[in-house]
Amino acid sequence: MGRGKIVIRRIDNSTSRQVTFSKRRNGLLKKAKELAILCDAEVGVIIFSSTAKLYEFANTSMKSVIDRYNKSKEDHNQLGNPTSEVKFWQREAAMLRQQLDNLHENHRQMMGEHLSGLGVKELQNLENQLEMSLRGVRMKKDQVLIDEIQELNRKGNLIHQENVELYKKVYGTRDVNGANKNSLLTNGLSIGEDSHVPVHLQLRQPQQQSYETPARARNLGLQPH
Amino acid sequence: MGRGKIVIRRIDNSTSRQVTFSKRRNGLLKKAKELAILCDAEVGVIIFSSTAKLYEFANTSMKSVIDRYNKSKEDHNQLGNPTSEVKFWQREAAMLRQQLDNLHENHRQMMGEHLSGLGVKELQNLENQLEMSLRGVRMKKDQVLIDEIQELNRKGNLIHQENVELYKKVYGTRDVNGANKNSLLTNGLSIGEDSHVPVHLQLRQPQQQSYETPARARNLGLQPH
DNA sequence: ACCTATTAATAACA
DNA sequence: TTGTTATTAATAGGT
Repeated sequence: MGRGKIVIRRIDNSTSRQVTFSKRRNGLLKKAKELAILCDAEVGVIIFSSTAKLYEFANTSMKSVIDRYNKSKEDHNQLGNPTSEVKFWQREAAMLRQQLDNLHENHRQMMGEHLSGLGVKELQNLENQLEMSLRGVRMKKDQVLIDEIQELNRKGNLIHQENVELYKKVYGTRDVNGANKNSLLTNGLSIGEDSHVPVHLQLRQPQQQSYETPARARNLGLQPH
Repeated sequence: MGRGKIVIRRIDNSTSRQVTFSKRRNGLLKKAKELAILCDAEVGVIIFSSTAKLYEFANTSMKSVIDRYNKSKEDHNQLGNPTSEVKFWQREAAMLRQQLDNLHENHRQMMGEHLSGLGVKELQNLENQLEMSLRGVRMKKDQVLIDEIQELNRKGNLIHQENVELYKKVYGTRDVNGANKNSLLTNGLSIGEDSHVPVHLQLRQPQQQSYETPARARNLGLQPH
């Protein structure tokens, strides 16, 4: 209910999260008050922000609510009354089973199965969710590949330097740069200047890509990590 | 946010109250969940219906929330730390002052003063509120008058009966009904049949009325209660 | 904090 | 209780 629809998941941007917290906190407290008044109920709300600040509401008093809550919970498991205990666990099991079923159905739908009961809107939502998931997965995968390539470049550079040192020991210091243009040390590996290449990976997301390990990196024959 | 606007006050109709409770309870619990997820907060909500049924939500666990709440409250009055205690009471005083000011302003507006800052909508709301209050007050006053009249009628009947008995003792049983048509006992007081008259009071609300004590009742000279 | 286009909640009704 | 729909209320994104 704002300028755009949002998905209920942790807000990454810290500022937005703070602002949303402030607004929705007030909204929740207001709703709690209204429920208490309209329906003559006893309501208690406790909120700890991510910065550990406390916000609360209770139409009577928080002590009263908590005491009543504890009492209610005690009564629920009337010791010496096996019947009510059985009922308690039956309800618990039924609730868990319900949650499990819901999750299972949801999972199937995210797997592209059991879609017959859904309307266009639900399908659109599902599609959007899947697209978002896909974007997230691709971004993560790209990042992993980028990191891997950078690591390989780093190791390649080390080996290159090492080989330069070895070359000096074998042939002395004369004509190091000139005489070895075709040696195994520089066969197409433009180390250092090449570190911007991975950026391309991030810019070509929409198309399906194989993302197989780039030949140059693969051919270095190093084990990642 | 429904087919019509409502005022936040206890819903009199029991069925509506039940339905509204059910819906708003779900709404509150949903909002609590969303706040917890979106803003990474720890939230606990406890609701007792007017029929003492318990409903709750806690993204972590209610025990965790309540423990943290108690801890937080303890910490707040760090004994031996006069500074924080001073701050606590300053905040408390500021909050009370704020509430007082708000109420004061509201009161003035309900008294028809300090209206310059209000828009048409606010004035309309104020007008509606005042009309509703007025209706309530009138209804209550009518009820009081009705009760008073009924009480007077009751006492009048008792006195009438008493006087009939006294009359019998003085004049015997002969011609009790015929000879006393003009005695002080029946001077216009149609006791018993008169109890439906107060209904008229309820039907003429919109017009301004003096509602002075009806002459017949006043002239009986009895003290109410 | 304030503003509004939008979405979400929900009052009334079935 | 559940579902539907017309409206109001909450609020996301911006300023």
